[in-house]
Amino acid sequence: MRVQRHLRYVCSVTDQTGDLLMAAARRVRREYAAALAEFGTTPSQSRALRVIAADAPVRPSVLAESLHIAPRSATEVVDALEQHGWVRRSPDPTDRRATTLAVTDEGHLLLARIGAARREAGERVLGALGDRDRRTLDRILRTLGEQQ
Amino acid sequence: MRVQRHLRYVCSVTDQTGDLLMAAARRVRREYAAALAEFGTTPSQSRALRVIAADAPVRPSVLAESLHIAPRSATEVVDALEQHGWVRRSPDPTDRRATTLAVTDEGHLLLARIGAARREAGERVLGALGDRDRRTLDRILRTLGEQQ
DNA sequence: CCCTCATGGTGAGGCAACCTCACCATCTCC
DNA sequence: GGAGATGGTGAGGTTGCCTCACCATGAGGG
Repeated sequence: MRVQRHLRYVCSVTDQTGDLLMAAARRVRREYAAALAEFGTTPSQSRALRVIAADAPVRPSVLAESLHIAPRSATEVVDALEQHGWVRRSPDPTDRRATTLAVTDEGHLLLARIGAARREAGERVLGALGDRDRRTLDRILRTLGEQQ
Repeated sequence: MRVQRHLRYVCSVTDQTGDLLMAAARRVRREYAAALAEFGTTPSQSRALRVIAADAPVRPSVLAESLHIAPRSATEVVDALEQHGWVRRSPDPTDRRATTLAVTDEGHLLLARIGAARREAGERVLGALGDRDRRTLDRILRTLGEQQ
């Protein structure tokens, strides 16, 4: 016990930081998912919608790559988004095998709401932090994100 | 475009921090899950195992509460852990309806490996950070974790 | 020019990790 | 000594992924 605590103290920093990171993120995700449920959507769908909006017109296979999921799984997400009327499939004029995806007007509307919800979720969790810490956290996470 | 960038700059901090947090955590989780797969286990199981080890002897219902899952789902995780020989179910001597859970010797061995894997996963993701940033991140996340 | 092989999307079917609902055994308490 | 709460689990459903197989189409070589 003694030893363990001592060790933890000595190499404290990297020991649990990953855990803490996951715990904090889990709370954001929980808040976020709850907000999305009120719009009748899910984290998975909203991620896809964001990517499609950012890259449109985009093919399902490329979407899959961006989301780090199998191409077959992208089909499913797109199915759901299309059924809700948030995304439209169109034939690719340059390749008759392919489909291109674009966000509909309703989809853009949803995206705006989702964005607000996401910001609010972050706000609720990060609200306890002082202004300075918040800024620092943002900067550090950004560095982390940059290195691939 | 111009406007968007400007806005982002002005209220930059809380806007995306939640996202960044989730993104960083996702990477840790990915690494961690890959390591766990080599031990023949999963994040879900390893979480449960950790809770059981920390609170043993513990009842499935209490485990469920700790993991924020339904009692019925705890039964499943425990089933899996017991099948692998990492956890043992024993009748609760004080209540013949109840069961108590404890980690076996093999379970403790796995826990040690899992702990190492978790630390390494964190290390790989956080490795890019300087010592000072790493310390700061740890501190901030800890504050975040404390406020419930 | 046509034949082979690669590629884009999707049907079929599977799996993990959750869920609710229903049920039985047991406990508690009046 | 019932009535109702509680602990665990069977049955069956949902979500978000997966692989494998398949078809239509494209692209390059002989």
